[in-house]
Amino acid sequence: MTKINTKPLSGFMELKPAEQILFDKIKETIEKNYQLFGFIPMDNPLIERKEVLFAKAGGETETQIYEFRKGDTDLALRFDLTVPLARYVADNYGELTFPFKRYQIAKVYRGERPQAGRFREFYQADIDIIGDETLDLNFDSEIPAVIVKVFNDLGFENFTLRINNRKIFNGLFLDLALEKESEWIMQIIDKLDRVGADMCQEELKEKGIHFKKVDKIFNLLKLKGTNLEILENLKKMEIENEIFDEGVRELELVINNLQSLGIKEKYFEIDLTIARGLNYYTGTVYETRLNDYSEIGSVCSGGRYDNLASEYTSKKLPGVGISIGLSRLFDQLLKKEVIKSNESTYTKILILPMEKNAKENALELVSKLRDNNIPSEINLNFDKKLPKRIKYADKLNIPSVIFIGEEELKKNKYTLKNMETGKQELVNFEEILKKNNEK
RNA sequence: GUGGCUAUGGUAUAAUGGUUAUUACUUCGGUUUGUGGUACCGAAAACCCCGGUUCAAUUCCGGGUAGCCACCCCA
Repeated sequence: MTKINTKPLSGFMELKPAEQILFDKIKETIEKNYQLFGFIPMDNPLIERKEVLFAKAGGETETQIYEFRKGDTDLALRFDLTVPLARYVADNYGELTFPFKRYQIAKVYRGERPQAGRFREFYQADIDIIGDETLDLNFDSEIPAVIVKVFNDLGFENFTLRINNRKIFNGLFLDLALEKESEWIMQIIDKLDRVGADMCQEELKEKGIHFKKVDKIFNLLKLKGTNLEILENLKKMEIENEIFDEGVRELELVINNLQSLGIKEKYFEIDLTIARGLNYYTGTVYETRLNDYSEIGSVCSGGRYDNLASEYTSKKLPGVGISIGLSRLFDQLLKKEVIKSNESTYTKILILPMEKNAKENALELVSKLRDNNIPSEINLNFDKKLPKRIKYADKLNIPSVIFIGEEELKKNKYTLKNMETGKQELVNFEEILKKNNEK
């Protein structure tokens, strides 16, 4: 027999049971908060028609899309949740209530080389707000508010949601007559954090950008201080461009709203260096980092787009959204031991009938426990010896075991054992419920 | 797409051009048929594939494949 490789493919994450429980808890926390802010769940197929995905992809992303053929249909796996959302909204336009606020926590696929914190199959936890023809700018401050709440609920204190507005740079580039070069200049600026300002400036000059223009760009990038100070300084800059002014006004409004919402200042800041590669963002952009683990990179980013579904409908559908890189976040936090998996099962009580004649009684008990919403299991492995059967509870960290044998049947009671302390006592059903509630 | 590194039981590892390939964890059985975690005894379980050099290759060389890491890009 030839040996079959039983490892999952590289870039595809598989978790151990205790890790999976932890992952699901994080996912649930995110989901609850999304619902708290009025987002509606949505699910749609992993597989789309190739033409649907490629209509919107372009450039780098196209090379990363998994494609295949079934019969004579060209298919592809979704590489994000935004494009399928666009298709969905276009398709169901008549039946949706706008602004349409939807959340989706689901897997996406990217055929690229995996590496640390980089997957081919991974979860994204998206929220988007889609408007019909228009979407008020005020919605742009809703997004950071949700994210701050989510991260707080996940137990993070030291994170920063960085906010910028693409119109600021677009306006600046128009002012400098560099709009054609804007795309690759932004790519260089995006590296600022890693390579430093000097290197970036050198590179731009080498590539033929006049030093006066480079200076002007970096005067803007170098703006430091509180959010309000940065806004004031932006207004003072000598840049004559309407789009630039609009960007500054938009950024100011978003920042003001966040303050009104009572979001703590430490959680968000204006960062003029964040550019975001994806070119469909047109206004506000977000990027979130955990400051203690900045090497992870962005764990959550998004922004405003003018027209979500222009490829699929003639309706104008502006939107704003963000995506938490759930798999990346989880993987890195687990590796760095920020979070630990300790629960191996949801089961709280294992019922262990010791002889076969206790079976009926045990089955009744397990039903009653479940009726009282206590996650319970029954172990009917009579052909195994008792120590083996108890070991099951030990391995899975089940906190309590109930023994039922001759003695218990005679007295019409149960032996409840606390697996942590090793203590056990003879109790009735009511006492089991009471003990369980105490924990 | 480009580059660097690695490949030994299920996991993590050691050694070796030559007889039975080390150790730990895990798993299974037992010491202990109404009680788990600790201890002791025992069992199962591995040299990625193809070719070359050699009397002899898990070991050296070449290729393949897979994995890890970095760049690019991104969550």
